[in-house]
Amino acid sequence: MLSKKTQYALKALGMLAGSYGNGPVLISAIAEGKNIPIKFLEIILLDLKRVGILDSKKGKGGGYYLLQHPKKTNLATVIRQIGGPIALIPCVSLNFYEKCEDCDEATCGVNKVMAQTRDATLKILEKRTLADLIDG
Amino acid sequence: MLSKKTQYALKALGMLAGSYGNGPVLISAIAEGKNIPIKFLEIILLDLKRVGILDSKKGKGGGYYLLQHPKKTNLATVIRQIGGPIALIPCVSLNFYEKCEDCDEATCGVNKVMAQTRDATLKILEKRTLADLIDG
DNA sequence: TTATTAGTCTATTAAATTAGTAGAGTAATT
DNA sequence: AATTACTCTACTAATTTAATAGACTAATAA
Repeated sequence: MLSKKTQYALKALGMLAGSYGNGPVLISAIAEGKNIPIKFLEIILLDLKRVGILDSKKGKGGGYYLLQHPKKTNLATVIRQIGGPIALIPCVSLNFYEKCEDCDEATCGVNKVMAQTRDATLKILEKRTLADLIDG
Repeated sequence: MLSKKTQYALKALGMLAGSYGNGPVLISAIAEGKNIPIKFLEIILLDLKRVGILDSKKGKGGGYYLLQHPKKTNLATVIRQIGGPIALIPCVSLNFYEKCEDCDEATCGVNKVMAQTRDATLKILEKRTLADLIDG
């Protein structure tokens, strides 16, 4: 399961993808539109800005906006940067790998199956982009 | 990520699959063989017994064993019964569905992508069985 | 029938993670 | 100068996770 934080991030990005090109969107507009607690959303949007997906403008007419065209950012990247590993176990993670203390990874059956699962998941998440999050 | 509990369950089942047909295996043998805290493992094996995957014998010559041939139990079932949902968000889960309060599921972009991801994951996990967990 | 083996059950706990809140501060615009 | 709106630090409550302790029960064999 994705954390609530990651789910909110995806919903917020879907909204920003939908209004890409129309200037900044208010935090409050996203919070209301997507039913996200506003103070929690602030943290999430700051994170998304820090990792280079969003940028923001202060003052009147301010808000958040996508730094790149929605199709340029894939969902695997977003999930990893906000929510962490996509793999189901650490010893099979490409970006958050941790050595398995309990087994020999070369022969471990669990490892093998989980690597296959990771590949199947990534095949989807690496192809889908923020543009796919737009409602409609 | 799967919980440690689910990971331990899969490892234990892999060992039991490997010795299927050779009679019961001691909890302590599984704990040592797979590096699992024994008291935690007891809880896990009891759970697996309750859901009908394992059975056990008490007393000398006792232990745990698979109730069915390893190929009869697929991994999606195990993960769901021990670890919960496989889907990344509740509104897309087949077995642990929860209505999304924040959107119209029919038009939600996040929902659509997550359903695709779930399908890709299930395609693997429903085909793989306990037999695939055997080390080698 | 007693000793031994080995699974069962109840309860508790420590640590980590998650989800959310409060409030003061800073920057941009008009 | 006033207003708007993002930024930052700090905190807290709730939940989940990962165990641990110890008493109990059932089966087997000498």
